[in-house]
Amino acid sequence: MSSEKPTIPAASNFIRGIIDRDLAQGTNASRHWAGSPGDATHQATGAPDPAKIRTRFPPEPNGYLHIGHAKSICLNFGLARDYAGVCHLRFDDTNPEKEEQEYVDSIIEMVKWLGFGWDAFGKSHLYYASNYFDFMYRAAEALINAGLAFVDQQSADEMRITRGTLTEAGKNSPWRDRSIVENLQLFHEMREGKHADGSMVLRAKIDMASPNINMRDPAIYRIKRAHHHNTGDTWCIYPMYTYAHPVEDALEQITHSICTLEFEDQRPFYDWVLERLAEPPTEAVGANKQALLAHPLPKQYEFARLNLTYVVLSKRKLIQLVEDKHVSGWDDPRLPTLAGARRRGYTPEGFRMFADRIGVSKADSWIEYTILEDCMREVLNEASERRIAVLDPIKLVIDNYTDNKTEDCFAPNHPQKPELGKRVVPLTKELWIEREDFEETPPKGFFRLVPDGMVRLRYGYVVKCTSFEKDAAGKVTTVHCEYLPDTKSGTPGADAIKVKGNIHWVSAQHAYAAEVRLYDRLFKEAHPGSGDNDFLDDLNPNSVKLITAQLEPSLKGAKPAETFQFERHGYFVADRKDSVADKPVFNRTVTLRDAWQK
RNA sequence: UGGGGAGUCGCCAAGUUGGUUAAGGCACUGGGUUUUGAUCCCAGCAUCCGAAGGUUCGAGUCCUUCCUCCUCAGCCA
Repeated sequence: MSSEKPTIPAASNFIRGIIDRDLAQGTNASRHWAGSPGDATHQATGAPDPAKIRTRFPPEPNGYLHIGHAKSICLNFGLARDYAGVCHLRFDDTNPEKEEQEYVDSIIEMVKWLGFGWDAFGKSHLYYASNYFDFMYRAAEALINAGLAFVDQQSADEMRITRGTLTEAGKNSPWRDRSIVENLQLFHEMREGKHADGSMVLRAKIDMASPNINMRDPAIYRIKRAHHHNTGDTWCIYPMYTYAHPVEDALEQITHSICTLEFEDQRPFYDWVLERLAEPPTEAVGANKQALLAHPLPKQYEFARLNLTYVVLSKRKLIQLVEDKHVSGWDDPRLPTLAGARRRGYTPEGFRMFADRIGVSKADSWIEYTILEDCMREVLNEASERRIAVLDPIKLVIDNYTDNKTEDCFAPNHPQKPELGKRVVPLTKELWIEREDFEETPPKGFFRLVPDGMVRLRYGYVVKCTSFEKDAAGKVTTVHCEYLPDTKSGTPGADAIKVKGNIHWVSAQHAYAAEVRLYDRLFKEAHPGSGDNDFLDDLNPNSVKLITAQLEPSLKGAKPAETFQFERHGYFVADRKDSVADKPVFNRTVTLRDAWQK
């Protein structure tokens, strides 16, 4: 992207340390870039790569992005941004059975939403692994020619058995010593569709006794007659991730290939593939003497994936939540999917702040969910105008106030930003106030309305409670009070009478009733499904509460996705899907912090 | 039990080639500002770096042993 410096210097982490070192030593300085991905011959025709580093975010388009992906996205795109490099968005679509265009579209949308792009140096860097199938096939032939791969006709079960165990070496496949010619022939037949799915695979020939199971002749191509979202029915054989990924990185001239910890064991094979393909073919092969890939080769680095308390991020569990209808869909505001978070009112800035705040390391860790919430509060506090909403209304009648009188009160749109101006909130004799702002028998430390007590109606007058009414069930329905005429906010002497409590209100005559959804965390346990619990048992039964609130009139015009702070409550967003003109529906994004615990 | 990783304050996380009193953030605790019990501001918060030994004038950083946790046996990614 550009060479602009980040406003706040990014925290040091081990990956930045590696990049700093590489840059200082010129590790990747000799790379050429021909303007598009390609093999050594292709790249050699290009100029020295203008990108100091290349990273990539390589999702498989088989599901929706979630908060864990946001960490990786911020990391990879952030690194590219900070180091005058480029981050490629690459779809790792090597398994047609699971992948769909719908996911591709959704992923593109969410990465953009997070604030990142892949246009740099005059090019778009949006790629598909499936566009490299030709090269991967050619590279596989090269491995066969070099005696480094063979076609195995063992069944999947046989392969599993002969692979050995964690502590015992595996056994060579009986097909391991076929001739190069025969391997080539069979591999071509695989591609031509002459063999059934599962009847054979191409395997790398490495070492069945390797202590690293991933080096025991891993499969690199399988036969799979499936329609591919990008290549259609062109292929009936598809490369495996372990083989495809290093090739993809190399073709794209990736310098730092960053993935999560579980791929550490895979790194030796990643390097094995690249090193073999960077070697010039032996004379026995003839034809092309040029190595397929050129040095310097991409390097893989691993970091710890995100674990968040009160959240599940595993694909399997998310699918279950959606399919079993525990949530309303992939964009349910309670879900940790980015689509859900966006609907909830979480912001891209908040996610980027979160990513910066949690850092990057190799230590397994659990991030407290409140860190994410705090980040959202921090950006929302800055960005959101204040409004008044009474979520659980009871009547407050000012008995000594003139009937039918309407008086203007002035409420600032943002207490720290006077330039945002004020709006008029009408005051009348009958108001709605919050049920929890009145207590007949107040707990210790309560300083809101109590019988005979005084409180300020925010932006209005100080009132004194005179009486209250209850219904048959004993619930308070109406509170009566008298106002003190000389105490109106903004008038001289308004502060003559000091009160500690300050409550919000809306005029019953002017307010309007609207649907508000109070979201809470989806799970009630910090570690859903820990021990031998079913994670579904840890679902929070009160993760959403639909209410009808009394809102100040100006809220009627809220646009979908517009955020507000409802004073003394929290941050709310007009639902991007369900809001209609003049009738927005609000989602609670996150509450305000509350030092007052009862 | 084989291989690969990780263990620094309640939660994260910096700690170059060993060198003054172990960054920072979040949380927490005090105090201040405030017509949101919000925000903001100030202050405090690890004699200690998984444990035990050792090397050294000096170790979170080097060596040895041990402990704990994560991860790998898909023709998934």
